[in-house]
Amino acid sequence: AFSFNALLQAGIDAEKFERVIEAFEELPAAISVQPDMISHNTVIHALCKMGSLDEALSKFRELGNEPDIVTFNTLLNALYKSGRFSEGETLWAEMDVESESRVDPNVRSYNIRLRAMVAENKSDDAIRAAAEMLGKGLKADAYTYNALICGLCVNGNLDEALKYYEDLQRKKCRPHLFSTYSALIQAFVEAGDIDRAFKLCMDAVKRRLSLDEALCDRVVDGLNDKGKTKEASTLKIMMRPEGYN
RNA sequence: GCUUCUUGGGCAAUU
Repeated sequence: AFSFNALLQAGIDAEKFERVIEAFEELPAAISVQPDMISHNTVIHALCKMGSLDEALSKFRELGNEPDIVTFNTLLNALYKSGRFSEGETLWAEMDVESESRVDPNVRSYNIRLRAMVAENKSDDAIRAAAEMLGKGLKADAYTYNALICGLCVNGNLDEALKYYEDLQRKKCRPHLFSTYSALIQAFVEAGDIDRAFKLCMDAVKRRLSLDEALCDRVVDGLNDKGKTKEASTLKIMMRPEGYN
C-alpha cells in the first residue's frame, strides 16, 4: 500500500487530480490493495486541491470515526482558505469536542487556524487562540510566529506583532525571516515609525538577510525626509548586494 | 524507520 500511496501523492505533485481520484477508485480492486488512512487523506487532499471541497467533505463523513489529525488539518485548511471560515470553525469544534472520536489539535492545526483568523482580521481571536495553544503545552514554531507576526502587521496591530517578534528573538526556532521582516518593516513604514523600521532593517542585516530593494528604498526615503541622512546612507550601503567592502 | 496535512521573495545547489 506504500507504493499505492506514493502513486496517489505523485498525482498531486503533478496536479493531475482527476487521475488521483481515478486511481483511488480503480486500483485497489485491480491490484488488490487495501486503501489505508493515508490513502484516504491523500485523496481528500486531491479533492480539496481541485476545488471539490464538498466532495472532500462527504468523503470525510463516510469515514465515520476514522478521521485522524491529518484529515482534519487538510479539511480545515481548505475551508479556511476558500473563505468558508465559519464552516472551518464548526469543523474545528467537532474535532476539539469531548467524545470517543476526539482528535487533539496539534501545532499544525493551530497554525492553520491562526492564519485564518488573522486573514479574517480577527486579531484578538488569534491572540487568544495562540495563548490557548500554549496553555495546552503545545509549542509555537516558526509557522506560528510567522502567521501571527505577518497577520498582525497586515491588520495594523503593531504592538502585538512586536511582542511576538521579541518573543521570537528569545527562541531558537528559525522563522521564515524574509516575510517576517518584510511584514514588520512595511507595517512600520506605513505607520510612519521610520526609526523602528530602520532598526528592523539593521536587525535583518545582522542576520545576513537580504531584504526587498523597493522596501529598503522606502525606508531610505523616509529617513531622508526626516533629515536622518546618515542613517539613510548607512542603510543604502548595507543593502547594496555587492556591498561588504 | 519509509508514504498523507500548515507560511516562503531572491540567490545557490559540483551531471
